[in-house]
Amino acid sequence: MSLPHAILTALLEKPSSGLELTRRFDRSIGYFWSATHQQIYRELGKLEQAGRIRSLPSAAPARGQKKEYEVLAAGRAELSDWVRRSEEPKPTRDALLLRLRAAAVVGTEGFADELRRHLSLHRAQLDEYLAMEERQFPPERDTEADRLRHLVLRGGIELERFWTGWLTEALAEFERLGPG
Amino acid sequence: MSLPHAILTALLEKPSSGLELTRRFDRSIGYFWSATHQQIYRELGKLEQAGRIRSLPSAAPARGQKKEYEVLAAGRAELSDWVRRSEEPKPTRDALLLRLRAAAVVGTEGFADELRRHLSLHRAQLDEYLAMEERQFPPERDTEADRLRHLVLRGGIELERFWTGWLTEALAEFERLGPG
DNA sequence: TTACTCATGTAAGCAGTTACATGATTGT
DNA sequence: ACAATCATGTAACTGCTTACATGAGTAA
Repeated sequence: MSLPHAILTALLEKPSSGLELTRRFDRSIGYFWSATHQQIYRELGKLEQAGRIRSLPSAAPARGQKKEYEVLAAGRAELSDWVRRSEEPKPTRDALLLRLRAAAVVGTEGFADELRRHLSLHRAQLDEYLAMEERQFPPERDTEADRLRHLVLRGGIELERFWTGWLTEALAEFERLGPG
Repeated sequence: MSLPHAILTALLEKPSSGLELTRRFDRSIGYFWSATHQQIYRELGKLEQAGRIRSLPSAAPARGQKKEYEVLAAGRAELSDWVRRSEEPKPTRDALLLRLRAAAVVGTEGFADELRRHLSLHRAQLDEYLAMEERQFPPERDTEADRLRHLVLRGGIELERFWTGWLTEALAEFERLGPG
């Protein structure tokens, strides 16, 4: 049940409409919890019905008209609870590692290309995170909230470093196995 | 669509019944693609109907009776295709990073305990992987398939190292922020 | 005969994905 | 007038989770 909480977090950072949220998910929150606009609109409806957010009075209720939402006290309380609740980490589900294991059984022909492709995607993501780090966290920004958000970004950075490192190692192994 | 392919891989490694598969998922394949017995039985039914696997002739069709499956040529071909197909990596969805970002907004009280708990879970998983590495990949086992399966396990190991490293860093940051 | 474990399933519901629909606003 | 873009939705479907049901074999 993370999506509603991701939305509450985003709305607390800045009240927004559904489309604005969708865009912010595409380039910020979504790096850790992606969502499409369909999911977001559906969830905004549920959150409003549950009394956790409300649409700003200025907003027209018509279709095609922008509708801005803000978080109510009940929404903040719910988010605060969620952060404190203890939750089990979800078991890993990674298709690439699974496919490599399958390749060990049915053969690796053509798989090196896929590894190269993933490597370049992860390198690009890593570069993007590093650029974000420079822009968003210059040394003078150092409030408690800044340090925490920086920590989250460093999580993303180190995760991409893991992928680029492992993929590089995997490609080296493939070259040792011979051209295929 | 990874679960059917995970099952095909497991069945190629060794023909099994549903419950045996469930157990192997719990301690091997499931480290990269977890599944419950309900999922597995449902998927076995679909794979059999699609002509990708068959239950061994010896097996009684009665409820409560063990039923063993093996992969047919069509199943191997499908798995082989899947390994070669190019697939986009799924966007990351990590609840802990998301919760830390929420904590930056609503306050971190009580969150350090959760970080410590996750750290100890990841340390335990790392130890388990390292023990598996010693057992399953002694220097003399060095066929192509061994090297590939070892590479998969090293992926798991390095992923757990990322988590333990980042969580340690996060806890250090929390202590700098002051006791809470 | 009761309880426990092995083994296979059914059913309901939730979360996420994909495809499509509809209205409002702006530029040419 | 039309096309493009902004903006909000609906519907159908797939995959995963949770809770429960049922039968067979075995040991006290």
